[in-house]
Amino acid sequence: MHPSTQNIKVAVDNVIFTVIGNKLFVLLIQMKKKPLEGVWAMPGGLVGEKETLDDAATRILREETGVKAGFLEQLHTFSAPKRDPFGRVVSTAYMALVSAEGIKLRTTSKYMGVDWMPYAGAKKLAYDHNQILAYAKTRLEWHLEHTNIAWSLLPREFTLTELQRVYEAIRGRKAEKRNFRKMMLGRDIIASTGKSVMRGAWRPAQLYRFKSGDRVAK
Amino acid sequence: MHPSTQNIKVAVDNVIFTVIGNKLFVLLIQMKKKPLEGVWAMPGGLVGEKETLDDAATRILREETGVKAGFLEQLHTFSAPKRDPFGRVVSTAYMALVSAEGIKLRTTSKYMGVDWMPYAGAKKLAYDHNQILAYAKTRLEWHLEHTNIAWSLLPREFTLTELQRVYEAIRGRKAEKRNFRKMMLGRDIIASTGKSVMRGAWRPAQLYRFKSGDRVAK
DNA sequence: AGTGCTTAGTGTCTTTTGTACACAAAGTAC
DNA sequence: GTACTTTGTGTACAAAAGACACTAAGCACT
Repeated sequence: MHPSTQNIKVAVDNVIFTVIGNKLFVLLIQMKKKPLEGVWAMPGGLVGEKETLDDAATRILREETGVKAGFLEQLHTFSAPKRDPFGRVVSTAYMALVSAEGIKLRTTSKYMGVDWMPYAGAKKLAYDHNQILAYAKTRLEWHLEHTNIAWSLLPREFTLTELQRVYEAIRGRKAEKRNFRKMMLGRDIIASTGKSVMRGAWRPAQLYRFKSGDRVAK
Repeated sequence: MHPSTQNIKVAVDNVIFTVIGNKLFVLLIQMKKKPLEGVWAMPGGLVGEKETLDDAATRILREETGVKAGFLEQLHTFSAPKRDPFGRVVSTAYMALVSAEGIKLRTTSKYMGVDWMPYAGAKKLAYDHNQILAYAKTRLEWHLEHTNIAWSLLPREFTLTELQRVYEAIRGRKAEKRNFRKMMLGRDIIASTGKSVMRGAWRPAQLYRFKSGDRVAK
């Protein structure tokens, strides 16, 4: 092996999740580049000379959504020699979680389109992006049960029912109301704000907030 | 950013763990290259043109130990622009677990030395290798509690006490014998072989084996 | 004012899991 | 056969997770 001859590009790909209503969504872009014209993929790009991978992921996220992620974490580096038909590219996948509220997607000329797609409907993505997406989902599920990342998918204040919807969207199954509340309160990571809010023509719900925006293992 | 001008090397670094006696050890090499002469580091190297990262990690492990890892997993990719004084190198860390039994370390001319070092004594490593090592230890602890990776640190058949030593070495604290046994048997991942073996001048112990060499989440 | 509707919010029992703790069993050495 | 060392087990308690039914608070409609 001759190090000086190594010619591998280094990229990052972002799996950007949000929850809208009762469903988990992922941000996809529709490609323009020729053999993959019209195909959907996760947004990504090459890493700059003086950027860390984290920097690059943050930059790409901002380019697509204009926001800073509530949560951004490196997942895994994918390296199959033929994963990219345009040449040897090793790509590090990141997972970003954002609150859908107040996000305006930016349609750039780089892509044919940018949109939120239901996680369950994201099939036939470009490159190895289906594999990356599946990996991200698994990690997301893990975090949900073991850390407090849910805060990054919600606005600063929320009702327990809204929080429950996030859990249900990601787990893909209904939760039992009383046990869910007991579990969340028992983890000691959320606190009541004292305020309550009307979400419809019925009994108002209390607003809660996460005690810390930092990730906490249980 | 001009993709064609990107000039980043891609490497892997291996954190190779084993347990000897009651202690966790990590395989380190002593460097020859000038400004880092004599400094200890984890073995690593550039990725070949047609290799995946997994391939490269497997190759490097074999070059140092001559064995295939019982367990090999990608950990994280480190990318600080100045992490390597010789130039921009992005490195993916891998963790390998091997059974110390029957391993002959290969002293190659590439290094001043190769040796097992107690985990607790591995200070002042080259590059960002202390950070990588700490990351690997955390992951190892997680696997110990949630999967059956301990199998890759032991010979095929072992006594429960030997298994307990592995857990104690990694956790860094003693375990309670009865609870440890109940926990291990309750996970349903080990089975008695029916054989028993003398480990000294006292009551013989039963030999167990892992039911599967595959990693199993609890 | 009263009835019906919808969601918010709580208490208790059961099962499972983890933890603490003490003694009998099976070998060897002398 | 006695002393020694390790193997090997049972039980009680505490904590966490899961199942389950009812009351409370608001609005809409009459």
